[in-house]
Amino acid sequence: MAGACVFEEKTVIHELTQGLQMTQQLRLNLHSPEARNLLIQKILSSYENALFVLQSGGQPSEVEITGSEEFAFDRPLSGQHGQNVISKKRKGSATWEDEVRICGGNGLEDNTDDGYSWRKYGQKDILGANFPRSYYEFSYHKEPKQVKKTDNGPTIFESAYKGKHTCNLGAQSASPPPPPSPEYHEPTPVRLSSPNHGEMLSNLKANLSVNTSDLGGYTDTIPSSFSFPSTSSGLKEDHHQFHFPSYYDDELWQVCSPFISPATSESNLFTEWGSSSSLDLLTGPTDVDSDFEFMNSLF
DNA sequence: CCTATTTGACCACC
DNA sequence: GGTGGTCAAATAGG
Repeated sequence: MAGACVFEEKTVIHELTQGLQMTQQLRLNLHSPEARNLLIQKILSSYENALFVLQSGGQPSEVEITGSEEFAFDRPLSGQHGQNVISKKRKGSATWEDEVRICGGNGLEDNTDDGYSWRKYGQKDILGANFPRSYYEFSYHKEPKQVKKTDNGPTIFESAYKGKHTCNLGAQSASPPPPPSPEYHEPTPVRLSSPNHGEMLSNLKANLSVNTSDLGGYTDTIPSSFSFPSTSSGLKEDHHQFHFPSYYDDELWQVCSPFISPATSESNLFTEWGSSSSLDLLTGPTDVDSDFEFMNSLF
């Protein structure tokens, strides 16, 4: 797709711009150790993201799904209307590799529109679920990955990545936009933490619950009272759907997992919630609150 | 006119 | 047979 290039360019610009903004904020927050750490993380993430985009040279299509081969078959290259009907099948266990439960609260900041292009290709009422499940996929790269969104509640939705989630490095993919349905007040997609953070956060169970899926995916639940900075989301057009080769992805995931989430919406959210430093600062619910406030104050 | 969303139906897996 | 995932025609919106 030609759009990929533009998309990349925007992303790089956005990341750099963000880095610049963070730097400026850092200057203003030098007195605060917490702010310092957080901002530094953000800055690094932004620049890393930019570098990755540039380095990847816009070869998103390269990505191949290591996670589930069948996925490739499921989505014939012929496109959406392709007649290759090899598919329509859910081969065996087309497992959703990473699962992310996102809970944004009462529709707090409505920055649900992460700027990514999610295409909804289906909706289904799920047995036992109070809300229908929506199925989304990236508009830009259908083959590589899909996201399944599940709404189990008005304030919760899950993003499950099928195959290898290839959007990383802060570029993390976004959670699908909230369904338009009224009963569905979609909260802003929230970033999740890595498994390690899951442990750290376990102490915060009262407020946060973390479930780790077998495949390394994880599910976090954030209290509806939870709110994240709407912030920087001024730059929404940054599409972070970068697709790196799977091997790349794995490594990155290993190295950056503390900062990366498979389903982040904006890099902003990612850097904020995915940032280990921000989480490292957390020592308890109280601190969480203060930290959130702190972060909010930053933006 | 093009693109995205909706929605019913189809199909495979359990 | 039930259920979940996907397809694709119809529809809406820009």
